[in-house]
Amino acid sequence: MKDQLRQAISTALQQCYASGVLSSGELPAEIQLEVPKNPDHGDFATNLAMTMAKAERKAPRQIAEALVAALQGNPLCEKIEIAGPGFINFRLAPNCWYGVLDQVMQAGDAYGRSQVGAGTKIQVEFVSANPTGPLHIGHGRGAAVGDAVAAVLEAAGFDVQREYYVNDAGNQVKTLGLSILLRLRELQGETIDFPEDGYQAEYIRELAAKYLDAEGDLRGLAEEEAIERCARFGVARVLEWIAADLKAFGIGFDNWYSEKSLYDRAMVDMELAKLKEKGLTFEQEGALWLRTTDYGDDKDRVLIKSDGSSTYFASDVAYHMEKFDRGFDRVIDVWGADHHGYIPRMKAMLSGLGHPPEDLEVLLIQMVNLLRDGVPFTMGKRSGNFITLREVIDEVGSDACRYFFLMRRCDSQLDFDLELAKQQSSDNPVYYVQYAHARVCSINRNAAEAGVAQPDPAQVDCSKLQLDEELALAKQLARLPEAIVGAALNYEPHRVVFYLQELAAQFHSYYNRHRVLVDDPAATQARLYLVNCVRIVFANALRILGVSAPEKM
RNA sequence: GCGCCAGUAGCUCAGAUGGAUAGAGCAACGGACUUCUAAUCCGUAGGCCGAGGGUUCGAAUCCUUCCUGGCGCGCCA
Repeated sequence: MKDQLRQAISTALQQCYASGVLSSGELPAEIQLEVPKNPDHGDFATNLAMTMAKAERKAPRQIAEALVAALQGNPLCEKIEIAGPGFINFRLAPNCWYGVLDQVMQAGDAYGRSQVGAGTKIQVEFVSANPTGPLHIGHGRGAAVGDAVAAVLEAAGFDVQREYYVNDAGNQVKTLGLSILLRLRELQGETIDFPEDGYQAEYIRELAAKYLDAEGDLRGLAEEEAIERCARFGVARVLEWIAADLKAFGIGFDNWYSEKSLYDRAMVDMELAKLKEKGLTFEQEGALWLRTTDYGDDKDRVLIKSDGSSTYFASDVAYHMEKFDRGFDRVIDVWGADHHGYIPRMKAMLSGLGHPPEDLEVLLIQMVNLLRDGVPFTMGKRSGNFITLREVIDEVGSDACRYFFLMRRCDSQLDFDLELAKQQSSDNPVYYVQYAHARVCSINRNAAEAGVAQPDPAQVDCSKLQLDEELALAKQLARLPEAIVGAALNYEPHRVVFYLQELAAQFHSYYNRHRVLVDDPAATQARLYLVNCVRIVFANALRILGVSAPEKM
């Protein structure tokens, strides 16, 4: 709809040049069309006349008048007005909007999808929590956002892969192994001295007990071997928990990528060798450094420590280099905001290798402040005092939880009060949208019961839809594709949430004011047609957010 | 000290890449269920967009200097 109008304006512009009414001959880079806040200003407005004023050396209103004259008689437009400092306001003919309904009905589940991404290969890596304990609420936010970002990108025509990076190498895994081993010995009656930096939480005892059950005794093994076995066992079990929790949250990954496998395949050495070859590294005090300061980082960074072991950064560098080797055009990382200091060094690494730094986009998920009855919880894996994602899903429900996380832009902090979230379970915003969907389904059930058939798209008389609310609904339906594209290109899934809130508000208002099933059969058919288009849009947008669209509530 | 994010109604937040009179939800107040589900709707009230300066036809939005809150600044992960 918007594109058709844009095309018409462009043609009119060329006419003006041809006839000499306008002289600069410069076609503007882009014809901006926006939906005015005030409905009196029409369906679309453009500031074209104002942006052209300089090149034309004419007053904006003069330019606008020339354009409007050239557009007169266009069947798309019912009314064109010049307003304010030089805006051109367009009111489209109702017929245009009825066409949207046919598009929705015809496309069905696919309505809202577009090809803006043109098949660009893009990877979204998210959650990637260490496999040393269950997911907590902060991971939940990252999970909801990452999955929704992936979904809007898919809907916008990108070729998306969802990946979880498993940090199954390094010290934290050793610590896990040691923690389990010590608890295991404790279970066997030994008195142990549990280190401060071990994992204190209760699930470690659970893992120890499970180990004894499944694998038996460890006595007689060398300490290192025992720790290693416990670690491997623990990582495997914890990953099972994580996968199960994510499944309960409606999230699945295309790929689980093991950090350890990077080492097993000698990928870290290989990728570091490439960096050395390019002269991006240097040795100092027995360590190998990456010269990230050449590309905007504050300090150079250590890759291989003086004791010969590699840093977390080393495997991260190798991992990201390998992502591009795998053919992704663009790579998105979803991180907790506390890792933001890592961005410059990662981008520096890419620049050094000749990638534009924009090929890596890091989404920072701000902290979730967990409260219970307004009292903040301090979270920390080691202290063991934390609320798991699973607990929250069980208490609040997956739909409400995901919706809650997606309602805010991810770079602002989020207060999550468990008691409040539970209380809200009866008037949580998610139900507002879901209820609207359920209401359409209810209308359909009533129609079926009354023997009213679903409308045949070929025969519906949309001119029966003359109410302001009906046209407004059709206009809102027309905006779904651009809402999704906007969310995708900006990595801002919350835009889809706000789109849904608006559509739901319009629908509820319409529902309260007018009946769908009325005496006039033609009007009933047209309204059924309309509300079922609304239903399709609710379902499609909710699906993107990973929230269910119930038929009954 | 340096860097990143935020600061908009009493509270929680939008504000669609610089547009017209800054918007929702919750809370408050007043109304609407013999009618397709009241988890809904209609109405009232609520603002120095943290502060100052700048850029231009036009700024919550861009630049700059401050203020406040959060988070970072390891040969930790």
